[in-house]
Amino acid sequence: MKLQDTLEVHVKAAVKALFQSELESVEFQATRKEFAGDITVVVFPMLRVVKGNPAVIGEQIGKYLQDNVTLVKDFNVVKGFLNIEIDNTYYLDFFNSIKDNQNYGFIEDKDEKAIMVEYSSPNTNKPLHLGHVRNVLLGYSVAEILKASGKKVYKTQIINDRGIHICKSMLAWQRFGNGETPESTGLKGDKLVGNYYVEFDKAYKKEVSDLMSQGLQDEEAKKEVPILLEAQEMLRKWEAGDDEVVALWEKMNGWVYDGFEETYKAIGVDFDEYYYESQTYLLGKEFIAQGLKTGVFHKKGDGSVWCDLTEDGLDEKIVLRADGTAVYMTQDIGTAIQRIKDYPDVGGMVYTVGNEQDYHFKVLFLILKKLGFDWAENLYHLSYGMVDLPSGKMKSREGTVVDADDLINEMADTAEEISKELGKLDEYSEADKKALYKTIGLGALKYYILKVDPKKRILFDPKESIDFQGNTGPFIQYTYARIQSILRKAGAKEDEVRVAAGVPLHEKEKQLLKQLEQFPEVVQNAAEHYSPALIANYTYDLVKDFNSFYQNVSILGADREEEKVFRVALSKTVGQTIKNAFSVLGIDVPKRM
RNA sequence: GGUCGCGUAGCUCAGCUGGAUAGAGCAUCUGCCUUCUAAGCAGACGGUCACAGGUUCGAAUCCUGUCGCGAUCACCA
Repeated sequence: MKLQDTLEVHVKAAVKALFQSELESVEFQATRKEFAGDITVVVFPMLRVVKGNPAVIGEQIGKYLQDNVTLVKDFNVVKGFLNIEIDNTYYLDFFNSIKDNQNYGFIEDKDEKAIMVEYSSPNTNKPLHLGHVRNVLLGYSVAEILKASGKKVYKTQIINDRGIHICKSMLAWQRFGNGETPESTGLKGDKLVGNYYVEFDKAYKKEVSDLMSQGLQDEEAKKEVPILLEAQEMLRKWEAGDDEVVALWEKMNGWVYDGFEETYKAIGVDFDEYYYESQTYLLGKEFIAQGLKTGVFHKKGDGSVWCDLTEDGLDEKIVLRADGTAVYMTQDIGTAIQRIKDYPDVGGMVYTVGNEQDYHFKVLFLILKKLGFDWAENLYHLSYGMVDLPSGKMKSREGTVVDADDLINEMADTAEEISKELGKLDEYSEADKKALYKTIGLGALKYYILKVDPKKRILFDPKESIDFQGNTGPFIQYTYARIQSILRKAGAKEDEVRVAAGVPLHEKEKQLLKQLEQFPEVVQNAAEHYSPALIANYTYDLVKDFNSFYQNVSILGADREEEKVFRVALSKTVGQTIKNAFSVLGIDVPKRM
C-alpha cells in the first residue's frame, strides 16, 4: 500500500478521534526541501469540516499521529501545513520490496479490451521527414506506455497509397526516367520515388509558366496544364483497374515500403498491422446508408448526405458526395469499423495525427458515437503541434524539409564528434563505437522530441542541432552507463544480499527512494494523459537525484559493508528504473559510454 | 469573422487533480578531475507566469474579457 493511502486512513482516524468529524479526503504533497519532513498534509481543506485555527489543528493531528502511528517519527507545523517525518524502516522496507523486481512500475495483468494505436500514416510519394519523426516517436511511445499500464495494444498505420500524388511520381518516372530502380541507382526506394515527385513538380511549374506566357491567367493555366491532366487520367485508369497502371503502382509503392521499413528500423519502431487506403477508401458507405435509416444523417436535394452537428456546437458535415462517392470522413468511419471487425478485442483507438486535424477527429468521434458504437467512447486523438524550422514551415516542394534518414545520421555524427572531443571510448572497436554513436544520437533526438508536451509546436534548429548536456537523452544514458560501471566493479554478489533494517539513511538516499516510489504512479498518469513527456521529465528528475547522490556519497567506498551493499543495490534499482522508463520512450540505454 | 490550441528567466522547456519563497537545462560567472566514468557535481546571476478583471483562506493552474502567435472553418486527403 502506498504511503499516502496508509497515512490517509490514519489522518481520517485522527480527525474523527479529535474532532468527531468525517473527512472525505486528505490532501498530501511532497514536503518542500527547506522544511523538515517527508510528506505534508494540507490542513486548509479540512476547515470546511473542522472549525478552528489551521496551525492548531495541524499541531493536534500531528501529535495524535506521532503517538498512535509507528510510521510517523516526528512532525512540525508551518502555517496550515503539517510536515510529517516518516520512519526510515518504511523506506527500507519499500526498497526491499522492489529492488529485485525488474518490471517495477509496469503492470503485468492485461485488460481484456485492447487499444489500437495508429501512427506514422505516410503518403507513398515522398520519404519520411521530421514531422513524421515526431508522429512516429509519439505514437510508438504512447503505445508502449499503454502496454506498461496493463493494456493490450495493437500498433497500426494507414498508408495513403493511392491518389493523385503517387500518380504524379509514376508519371514522372515513366516520362523522365530511364527505367531506374532502387537497385540500379543504389537509392532507397522512397527517395527514388520522392525524386520523381519533385521532377513532376518542376515540369508542372514550367508548363504553367509556358501557358501563362501564352496569355492564360494563373488560375486557368493551373487547371489546364497537360502534365497534370495526364496524371489525373492515370488516376482514373488506376481506379478502373488498368493492368499496366496498377502494375507500375504496385512496383513503385513496393519500393517505397522497403524504404520506409528501413527508416522505421533505424528509428526503432514497429507495427503489428498495416492498413492501406487503396483497400479502405471504398469502405463506410454501407454505414452511411444505415445512419440514414436511423436519422443520424440526412440527404439533401442533390443527393449528398450530411450529418447535422449544430446541436453539439459544430457545423454540418458532408459524409457522402452527391454522386455517391466517399469523402475523407466516409473512409475514416469505414476504417474504424473495419478495425473493430478485424480485432474484436479492441475497445478503443488512439489516432496520432497532427493538430491541423483536430476538427476532423472531433467530428469523426462524434459521428461514431451517434452511430451507436460502444467503443466510440474510447477514442482519442493524440494531437501534436507542428515541427517548425527557423526558416518557417517545412515544405516538401520547396526542399525545406528535414529528411528523417539524414537527421538520424547527422545525430550519430554529432555524437561521434562530441565523444571524440571528450576522448571517450578510445579503447573500443570501431563497430562498437558506431553502434554507440547511433544509440546516443538517436537517444538525443528522441528525448528532445518526447520531453515536450505534444500539444506544443517545436522549433527545430538543425544548425544548433540538439544538446547532449543537461536535460537530454545522452545525460540520462550517461548516468545509466555509470551505474553499470559501478555494478561491474562491485561484482554480482552484492545485490543478492538483503538490505538490513538498521542501515542509516543518508539524505540523498532517501531522496532517491522517494523518487523511485513515484514511478508506478507516473506510468499510470502518462497512460491516462497519453503523455511521454511525463515519463521523460520524471526520468530526468530521478537521474538528477542519482547524480547528486553519486557525486556526494561514496558508493563502493562506504564506511560499513552493509552500507555499501545498500548503495550498490540502490544504484542498481535506479538503473533498472531508468531502463524501464526509457524503454517506454523507445530509447536504448548503453552499458557504457 | 466563428471554433480550437499556445503565450512561464536572454534561449529551450517542466510545473499532475488550485497550496508554502514559481523549477530545470543552455548561455554568463565562481569553485570541484590522484578516490566508483567531469556528457558530471556544488553554487551565483536571471521572473510583473502576455495583460486586465473575477472565483477563495490561497491562482502560473479554474472562469470572463483583451492582445499576440498558430491551426482550422472544401462535395482535398
